[in-house]
Amino acid sequence: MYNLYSMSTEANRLLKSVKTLSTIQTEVKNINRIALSVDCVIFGFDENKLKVLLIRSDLKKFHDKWSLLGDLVDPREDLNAAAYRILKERTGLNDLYLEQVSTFGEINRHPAGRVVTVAYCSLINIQHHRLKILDNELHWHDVHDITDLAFDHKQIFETSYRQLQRRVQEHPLAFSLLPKKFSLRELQNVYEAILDTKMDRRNFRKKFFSMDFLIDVNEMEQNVPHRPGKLYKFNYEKYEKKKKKWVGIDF
Amino acid sequence: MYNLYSMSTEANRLLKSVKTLSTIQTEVKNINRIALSVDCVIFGFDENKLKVLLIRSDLKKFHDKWSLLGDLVDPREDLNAAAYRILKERTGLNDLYLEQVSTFGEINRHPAGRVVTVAYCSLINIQHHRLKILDNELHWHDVHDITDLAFDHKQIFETSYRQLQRRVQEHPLAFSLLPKKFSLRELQNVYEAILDTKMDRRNFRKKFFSMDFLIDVNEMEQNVPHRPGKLYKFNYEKYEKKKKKWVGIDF
DNA sequence: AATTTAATGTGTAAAATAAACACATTATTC
DNA sequence: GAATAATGTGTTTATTTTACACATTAAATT
Repeated sequence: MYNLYSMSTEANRLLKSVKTLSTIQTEVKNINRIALSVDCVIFGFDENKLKVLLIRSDLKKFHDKWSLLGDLVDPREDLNAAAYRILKERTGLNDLYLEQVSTFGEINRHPAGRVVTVAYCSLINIQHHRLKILDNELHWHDVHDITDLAFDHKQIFETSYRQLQRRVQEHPLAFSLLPKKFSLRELQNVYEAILDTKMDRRNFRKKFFSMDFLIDVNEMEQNVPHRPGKLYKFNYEKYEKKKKKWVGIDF
Repeated sequence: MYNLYSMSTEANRLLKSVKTLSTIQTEVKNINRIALSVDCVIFGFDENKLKVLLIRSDLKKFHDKWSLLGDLVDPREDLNAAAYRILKERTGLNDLYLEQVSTFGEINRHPAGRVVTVAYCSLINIQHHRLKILDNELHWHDVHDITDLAFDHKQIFETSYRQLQRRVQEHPLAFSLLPKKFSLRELQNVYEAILDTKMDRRNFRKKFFSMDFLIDVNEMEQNVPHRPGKLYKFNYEKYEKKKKKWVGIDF
């Protein structure tokens, strides 16, 4: 296949001409198959910090390193379905939304052979979800403390984190981390944790009120050790209608 | 594998415990392999129109439909390398930059069996590149005239087109479509074609001059059938230094 | 050669958005 | 009851975006 480079254009063209379905089926079945995996980058928000869920590598060789939640895709399942299955098998989590990030396919990225992996990511409130698989193999790591992960998982993590920071500015992801009724301080904490920055409280309020997606529920925070703030809920219906109008939170 | 769902958490955990490298090697080699392909979405700019390069499907069953430039990935090559190889084999193009878009892995997306495909895209000036494989199997289609493509290629095309429109607003892709020295009208034509919109000439100029990446070369257009415009070149060095300062072209 | 044509080149005003910044208010804690 | 530490509010300035009109230049036409 590689030698086609040196063949004449004409010969090349002929070789590339119409194939029957069965020709391709043969190629697909016998020749060019590759192991495909999914790696899930699950971001968690807890105590105003952004964390990422890692598992001790299940590969003996890397057992002292942390890795993303991954496994091989079964040829009989959709790629997206595989991501949800793998996440559930590894963590018990089954009620979250996974989004594809990117695919990593360097030839030597995995020691067990050729494995191309598709990264997926998600963002949850750690307190709202239970890890049904509880052991010390799973751990939430602060996103600032990610040093060396197994395989190329550091690179996958970084790509995913950048994508998360971008997406949180373009979509109302933040509200899924909060209770239905939340204070503006809580909302700001979410943005500050994910974007890893501090924002001006007054301008933050102004921005969100001007978007006009917050509903004042006429309630106050309870049991907070300071003056309680007003509670709001996010108007999903209004957002759905005006979706196009969402502007990035460019703090 | 699917039945693990119903197994006890404990049993599940044990099954998922540390594996030796050879265990995984067996899985990788024998069980779960899938055909992986690359599909290239090559956008071309010509006569102030945005086009996309399609090839008549090489699958007999779809021979009356157009398709993206794709082929199977060889297990012995990097995924990115496969994209460049496939593009070259199909078109002769070898001097362009490919960027990964997304991966499509629905189980029945390909009639020949399970094929997961990774989409790549690029953007070139059609006049600056020669298709070395010249036959009527390859054709530049106006991006507005894409109706039904083979397989799920319409979906792949649309995802790629959206990504292109986003990227052209965040990176100086446009200049690779122009000669080294270009007029502001030519630059505006590029943005209007890719973003499929009309812009105000005066505000467009203001925006680009304020970015301060254009160098006045003190020359004028030649052989244009109207008042010639001044020529500029893009200051790549300055851009590289101030990369962070590039602001989206939010017309 | 004069006129017409179809572009380029320039500037200003208004509107919208973002950034910086200070003080009164409220509930808790001591 | 005083101190504390948060919330709630508004103004000013700067920046960015949008809308919009007229003079200028060279080619094309007469």
